Parts: sequence; C-alpha cells; structure tokens
Amino acid sequence: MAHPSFAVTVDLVVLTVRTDELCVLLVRRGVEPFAGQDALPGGFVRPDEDLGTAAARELAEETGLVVGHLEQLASYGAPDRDPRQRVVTVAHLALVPDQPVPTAGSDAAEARWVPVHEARGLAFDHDRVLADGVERARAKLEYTALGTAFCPAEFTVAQLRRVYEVVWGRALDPRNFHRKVTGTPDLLAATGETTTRDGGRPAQLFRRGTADQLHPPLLRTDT
Amino acid sequence: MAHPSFAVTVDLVVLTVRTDELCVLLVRRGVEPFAGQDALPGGFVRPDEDLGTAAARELAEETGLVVGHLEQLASYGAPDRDPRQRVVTVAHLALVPDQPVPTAGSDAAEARWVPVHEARGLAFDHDRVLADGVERARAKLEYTALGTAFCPAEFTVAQLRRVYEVVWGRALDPRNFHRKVTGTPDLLAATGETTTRDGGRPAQLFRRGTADQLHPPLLRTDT
DNA sequence: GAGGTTGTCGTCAGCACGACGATAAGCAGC
DNA sequence: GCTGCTTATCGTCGTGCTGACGACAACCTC
Repeated sequence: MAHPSFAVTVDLVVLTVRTDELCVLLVRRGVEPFAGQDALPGGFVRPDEDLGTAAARELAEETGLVVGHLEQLASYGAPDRDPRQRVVTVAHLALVPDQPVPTAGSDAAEARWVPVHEARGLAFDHDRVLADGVERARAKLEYTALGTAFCPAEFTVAQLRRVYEVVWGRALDPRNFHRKVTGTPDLLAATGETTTRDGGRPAQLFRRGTADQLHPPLLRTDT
Repeated sequence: MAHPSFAVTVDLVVLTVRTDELCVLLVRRGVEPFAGQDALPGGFVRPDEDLGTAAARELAEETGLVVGHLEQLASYGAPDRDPRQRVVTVAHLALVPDQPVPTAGSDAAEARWVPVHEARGLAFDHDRVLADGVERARAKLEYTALGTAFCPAEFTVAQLRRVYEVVWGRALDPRNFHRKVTGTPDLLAATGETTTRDGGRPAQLFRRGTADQLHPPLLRTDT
C-alpha cells in the first residue's frame, strides 16, 4: 500500500525572560521560501531519531542554549503551509533562563532574542505557532512550577516573581507571592546563601525543588 | 534538497462515559502488523487535507459517532513504532456522549467500547497514546467545562456529576457540585424542562452554556 | 546617621470550598 | 391517602486560601 509521503520537521518556540520582557528566539531565513524573513528555529527530523530527540538536537545545534524545560507543543500540517512540498511540523516549547545567544557554531543564520509582542510576520505559519506556545507557557505557569525554568540554577524569590509578572503582564504583590512560593512544600530548596543585587536587603537564594505541580494554582482571579 | 520521507497518520482516542465507566473506542486490526490485536481507530492523512480535518474525517468514516469535542492530543514518532516504515502519528482526543457504535458503513473491523482499565496490550504505541489521552481528559475537566462534551444535548446536573465521578474515579458531593456548576455564569443554560428518570424528584434539564472555562477550577484538594 | 530600596513576616476581611442538615417532589407498596 | 424510599435542590457553618496592606529587617548611598 502506497501512502502519501510527508516531510516532518521540528520547530522550536524558545522563550526566555530578559530585560523585563518575554522574548522568543528567532532566526533570519537565508533561503527560499520566505528568505529574509524571521522564523522559528527548527529542522528536519532524521530517519532514525524520535521527535523529542530531534527537538533537543536542533536546540543544541542551532542555539547551544542551556535549556530549562522542553516539551512538545502541537503539530501543524496544513496542506499549503510550505509551498515546496507537504510538510508536517511538530512544534516544541522550550523555556530557558536569560542568556546571550552563542554566536559560534550555529548552522543557521544568527539567532537573536525578540520580544514576543514585536515578533509578527514570521515565515510559514510561525505566527500561529508562536502564539500557541506563548499561550501554553502562560497557562502552565498557573498550575506548575515551570516559572523556575526561566531562572538560573540559583535565584531569589524576586527573580521568580519578575518572571511571572513579565509572562502574565501583570504586577504581583511581593509579600503574597513570597508567602505562596515559600509555603508550597518542595517547590523551592533554600541554599542558605544570600545575594545583594541593587541596594536593598539581601535575598535568600533558592534552587528548584522537587515539586513540579502547584496545587492550588496561582492567579485565579481575573482582575 | 532531499529530505527523509514519512507517512503521517491520525489516531483517535475516543472516550465516553457509559455504565459508570470511562470507555475508549477500539477496533480489531485485520491486517499486519499487529493483526488480531486491538488498536485505536485512525488512518493516513490524505495529500490535501489538514491534520484536524483528517481526524474529523476518520472519526466520521470509521465510527459515525456524534462528537462532543475534538482536539489535538500529541504526536508520536519513535523510529520503530511501525515495523513497516517510518510513521508519525498525530493523536487526537475526542469526547463523545454515550451512544452505541453504528455497525453499518464502517470501513474498519467492528469498533466497540472497552473500559479504559481493561484496554491493555494495544497495537503500536497505543497504550501510551491512550494513557496520555485519559490523562489529558482528566486534567481538562478540572478547569474547563468539557464534562458537558460527554453528555447528550440536554442533561441534568446529576448526569454531569456522574461524568466527573467516573472520569476521576471519585465520589463528589451532589449539593456542592450542584452549587458549583449552577453558580458558574453561562456554564449551563436551563431549558425549563424537567425529567424523571428513576424514582426521585424530577431534575431540571440543561444545555451547554457559552462558558468553556472554569475559574476557579473544580477538585483542588487531594483527598 | 538619614533616607531610600528591597526582602520578609503578620494581620485581617472576603470568598470559595467541603461537610452536612433540611426540605421538595417524584415513585412503589399497602 | 399515607408511609417509606429515592433523588433534586437550598442553606448553614467552619476552614483555608487569597488579596490588600502594615510593619520591620537589612543592605546601599550620601
């Protein structure tokens, strides 16, 4: 039985929080189609690798970033999404701590961080993929401990709070947030160290704890 | 540029609640590989159709069921998941009200309802796909109004409650559940009609409302 | 030391929830 | 009709989490 033949790619929505903005990693396309336009990083799945493996490989090859969290997002396969041939892409969502994009060894055009609200007019259906990824990230922060994926190995409660504020675009009360995250068992692990960053009282440093679910969730009210 | 060629299929996790059990729709495979074993319904994506379109088409062709809700679940593409060739499947999750499987016109072997806890040893990686689908359904019922997707067009609060009890495997207090669902704006729309089913006081009949999110969610405590 | 900035602890009212009592409205049996 | 049973619906009460906000602690600069 002969079945239609597809090309399968993985595309990556790589998000981070830097300079008080939610940013996505984009690459400039050098070849047709959509040459000169921005696109999400990605590439073809190899004949002998799994989808998740391909996503991790592309992330390492194209960006070299330290990754905080990687999960499958969704698949997109509209018949005309690639003018060359029938392509189904399996989009993945990666949350990474703030870090500069390594310039060396990238096999694509230079990658760079772009605030998500400025990332419009992407190649293929990547506008839609990006929107879905951002939406997924916003939703998951409500009921999981994934905010820590945006933070470095050691971080303060204020850094974690700023992540939530940036992702949700909403100010949070520092005292209530502190009570919530420190009150959830195994969410954070104190290191005993403290940090002074800009003038205030030194803050405790934490690592990620073993808990990955938040019960009850954060941000339940609309206002 | 020549890229590896994949076959792309859609597989369907079709769930319903019947006889106080969460059931999944399975078909008996008639051809190799895995001939004689049970599998999720599904089929190849056609050259000119979208993934969601393919899922809806397969659902209609293979089962003819009335569908309450259909969404993409996840994609699976382990290199050895199909011994014949490289196949990537885009699994979809369908929630449908309780109804018998139409026997006529099915182009696959006869489909039937099987309680999910009895559905083991499926073909391909369908054990995993089914587990992911059930998990997704359980999670989504917490914070969306998707429980109504398991109910017929008109239903009582008790029917909806039984859906939640079966999916979660946990008894719910009828009075608190009633307060919750009737207190959420636009979740249910009263028809004004009542039904007598088995001896008790007649219950009000409702239709699905316009709200699809539950804020705050149900079932927040662990016990 | 004064003033500013940031981190952390406490208090309090409001609201949603779980537990559960009470009433309403049908049916079966006598 | 009345009793008993079943199911639906309304109310009440205590508890726990939340948002708003006051207070204090511990660093900085001047």
